[in-house]
Amino acid sequence: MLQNLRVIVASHYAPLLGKDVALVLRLLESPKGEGHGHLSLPVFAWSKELKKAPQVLAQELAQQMSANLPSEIEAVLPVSGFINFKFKISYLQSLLATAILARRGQVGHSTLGAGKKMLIDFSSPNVAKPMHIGHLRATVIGQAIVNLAKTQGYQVVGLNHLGDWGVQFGKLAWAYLKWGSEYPFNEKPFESLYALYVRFHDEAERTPELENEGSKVFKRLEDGDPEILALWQKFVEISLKDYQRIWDQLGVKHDLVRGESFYNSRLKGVETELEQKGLIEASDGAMVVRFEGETMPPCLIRKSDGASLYATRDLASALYRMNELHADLNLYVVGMDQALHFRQVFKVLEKMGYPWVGQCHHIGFGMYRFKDARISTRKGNAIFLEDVLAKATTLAREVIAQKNSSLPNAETIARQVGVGAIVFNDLMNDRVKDVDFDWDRALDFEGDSGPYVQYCSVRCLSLMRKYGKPIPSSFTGVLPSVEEGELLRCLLNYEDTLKNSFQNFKPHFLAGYLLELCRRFNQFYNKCRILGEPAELEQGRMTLVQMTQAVLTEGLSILGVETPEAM
RNA sequence: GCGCUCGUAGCUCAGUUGGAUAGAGUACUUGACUACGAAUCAAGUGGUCGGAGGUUCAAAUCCUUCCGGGCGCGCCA
Repeated sequence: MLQNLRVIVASHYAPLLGKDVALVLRLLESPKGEGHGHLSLPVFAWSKELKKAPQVLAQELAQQMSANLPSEIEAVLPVSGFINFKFKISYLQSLLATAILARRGQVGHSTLGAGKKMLIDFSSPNVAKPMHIGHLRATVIGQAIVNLAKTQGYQVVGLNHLGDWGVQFGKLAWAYLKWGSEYPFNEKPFESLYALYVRFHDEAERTPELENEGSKVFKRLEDGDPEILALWQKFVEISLKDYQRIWDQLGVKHDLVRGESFYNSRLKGVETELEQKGLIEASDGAMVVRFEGETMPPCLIRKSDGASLYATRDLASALYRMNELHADLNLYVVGMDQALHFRQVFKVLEKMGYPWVGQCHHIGFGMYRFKDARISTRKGNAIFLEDVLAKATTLAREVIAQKNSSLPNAETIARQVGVGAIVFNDLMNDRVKDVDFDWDRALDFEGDSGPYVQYCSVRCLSLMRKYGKPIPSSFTGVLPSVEEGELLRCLLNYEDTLKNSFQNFKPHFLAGYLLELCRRFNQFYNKCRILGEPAELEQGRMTLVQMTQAVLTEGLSILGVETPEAM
């Protein structure tokens, strides 16, 4: 969309400016304020070269340009050091019609990642522990990046790096053998599993010897004891089934489960390779990789008792993803508290001589902060993700009862609105920052929020129903008001937004864009009458409505938020 | 102590890679439903972009240095 405009300006005027087309293309930007046209070219750099005042230079250039306008451009205007290009409304209309109405389902998509494969590790909970509020970010950010990557043409493989290995399984198995019969594993398998987990840690606080028992049973698991192995498989299945219930609500589906246990057979190979490359050395009985000239502590590869560690496993996972799955891009959506770990792992891979390490990225996100004490899954005082979603749905149900009591499918819509509010609230902020978790704000359905965007889409759909006729796929008419012009200009930015949002791995670019689009639309809607206007104007405005609706649905769906038909 | 990261309106946050007069939401004050859906819109109040230097035509944005918050720093993941 906007790129089409850039190409027109750059290819038409680069010769006149005596500059490369590519350079002009890069300099052209979307003006921030209103009334500055559709594209803007700053001339400050050239004004310095030529030793001319920017205003004067812009004036001169704009004059020359005006003498030779391409057919799509209406005017070229100098404004204090910028040259602003205003395109003809008829051209913009036909451009948007082909870019939006003719591309439903893939508006703004690009082929940036065509032929490339992206792997992304996200959500990844730990077996037997319910997902809590902290998993919301890892899940929702990950899924949004999955969807963004698809809009750029990537083949995407969503990986579930399930926490399915470690001493805790010994503890869990021990607890199950001892107390398992007291819990309703048939009716409530996951609740029972979690109850065992909490109970073990409770009891272990009083009688620390239990820790040893857990370790012993874990050793049996590692040695392949069939009884324990069967239990382990059972725990994994129970957990995955429970997680999928929540993922379904959030629109999440992994393509591949590759839990920690998957890498067990590959750990030895990693160590051997590090040895062969002379990177590993002994230190206090453990094996480490040191970083000369780096302000980073050494990376621990093997414990003094011979066991492997977190870093070993992630080295194995990176090798697997890049060398065996042949990823072109390898992402880890994991909290910022693990930034050092990933810096170390990537540095080790670099020292191992793998050139693809630059394609591995830690997509970190800030932590939730709470006014009261820290949450702990062990203590059982965590805020569970399931409860958050249920609470939001309940509130949405109440709001619907109050505002629109005759709404059909109220239950489905309550879920869409409630969950949408939670998801959008998370995604609209920059992921790198810590966020204060505030129930009131997360559950606010007014102002900047998911329901605000959903409501805007519902309004569009309602208009389309009332209009009753097929809306033309191309449109004409002048669209006289400022609000229409600004809405149209906003629509032009969708394609760039998708691309930037993906390239920075920042879904909040898209969320912020959707909020702006809604604001523009609502301003237009409140200012301009649509239905009942003279046919040409009515059609023109309805086309605008339809395009807005298309972008809103597709944009929300990329963020993992559903758009109701009514609400 | 060292490293990473954040600091923008009373509060919660945007500011798309250095551009035009720093924007939203919320809260507060006020106005708009015999109206295409008021989960909306309009108007007002609210700012030394943590402080100080620097880089340049141009800095909330880049560099340096302080101050303050968060996280991390060898056998957990």
